[in-house]
Amino acid sequence: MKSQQVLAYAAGMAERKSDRTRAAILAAARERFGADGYERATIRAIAADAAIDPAMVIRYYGTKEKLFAAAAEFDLRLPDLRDVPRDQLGEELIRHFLTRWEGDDTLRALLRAAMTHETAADRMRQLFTDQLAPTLRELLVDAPDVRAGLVASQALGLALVRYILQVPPVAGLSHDDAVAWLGPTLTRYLTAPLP
Amino acid sequence: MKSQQVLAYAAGMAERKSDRTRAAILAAARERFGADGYERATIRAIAADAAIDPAMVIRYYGTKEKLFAAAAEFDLRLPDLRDVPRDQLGEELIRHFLTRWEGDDTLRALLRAAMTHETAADRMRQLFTDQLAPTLRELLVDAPDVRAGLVASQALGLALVRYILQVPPVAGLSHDDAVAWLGPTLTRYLTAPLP
DNA sequence: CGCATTTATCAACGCTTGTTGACTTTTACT
DNA sequence: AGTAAAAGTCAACAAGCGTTGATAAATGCG
Repeated sequence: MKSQQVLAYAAGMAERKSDRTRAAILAAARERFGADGYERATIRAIAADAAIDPAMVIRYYGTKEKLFAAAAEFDLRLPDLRDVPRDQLGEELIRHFLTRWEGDDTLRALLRAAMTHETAADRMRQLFTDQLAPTLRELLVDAPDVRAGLVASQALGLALVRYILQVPPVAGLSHDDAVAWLGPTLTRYLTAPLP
Repeated sequence: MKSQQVLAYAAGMAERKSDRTRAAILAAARERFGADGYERATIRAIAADAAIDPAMVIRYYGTKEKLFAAAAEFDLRLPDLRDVPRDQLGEELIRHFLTRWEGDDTLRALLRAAMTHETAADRMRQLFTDQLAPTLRELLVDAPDVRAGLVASQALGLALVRYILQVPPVAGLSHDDAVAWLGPTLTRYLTAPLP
């Protein structure tokens, strides 16, 4: 064991020289994947953004596919909804999504890439299967997965129109207005009786 | 003027030999763009689908970009909504979208390509600006464009989750169930007082 | 210092892409 | 039949891609 590692371990932070470049690569990758999608985001461009050699990207992440897998790790960080009044579930959710999405390129990268890349689409489905659906399952009794799917459709539709297509009237909506419009929709999907 | 053209003109149909291949290319292009997105849909693959030489594709459409532009022509064919009762506007709209989308690859092609290709994103915005928004503007008095944008967000979100990501609970929804769930949402977006 | 390990550089590879131009076959009219 | 136009074929190009391996520089320890 190298002494640097020992010191780092003692100090509570395992910081190597390479960790900074790893992080730089990952940040550049998220940005590029988010802006250009999977195929147009070239390793060469990502490397240029991180001000390093393209070969380094491969050296650290093995392959473009694995780099994307690392860059597309995303946690919705859903809040605890058990104490939220039933008629405010939608508002709470949509407000959370809005703040979670902005300031993090990851979801945009995932969404863009999911259109053309099967791995990304799988990740997106996992987001639904492993995070959204289980959380909502704790709150709902009948058909929780259908309700979760409906919530996803409106939430992702908003992300699509607002961040990707940037259709003016929706892209320009304030958080409060978006919550006021979409909140009741999600609440109804979660609480209305089955058709 | 060639006699074939004269005859064709007299018969009311200008059918050349090339028209069939043109159409075959366009159909194959829509299918491939819809399945793979813009960059992964190669001209070679499209040509193979149409059982034709790749050079023919260029000969007929000039460039991949122009081929896409031709393949992405799409008419929503929105019905006349002026006679529909206000509280059924959403149901009518969502049912129309569902039937319009299925059996035509064009919208899927547009949606997939719009994520990574600026031309496609422009087309998508034009769909909104030139077709959806004007139609709804005839029916609504206050903030018609915002309402149209909200309708688009839910409609496209449904297409995304159902046709592209294919999240099981939503992909498996019957038309009637989808209409029952989403109809009231769109109706509210169109008729509810501003927040 | 000397040396081993980590980190970075460079040029090149094999492959696929869109696109082109020269050429041959088919078509349809005089 | 002869011929000019249309339709189709073929091989090749330049460029860009992900990826590799040999090699150089930097780093930190004894």
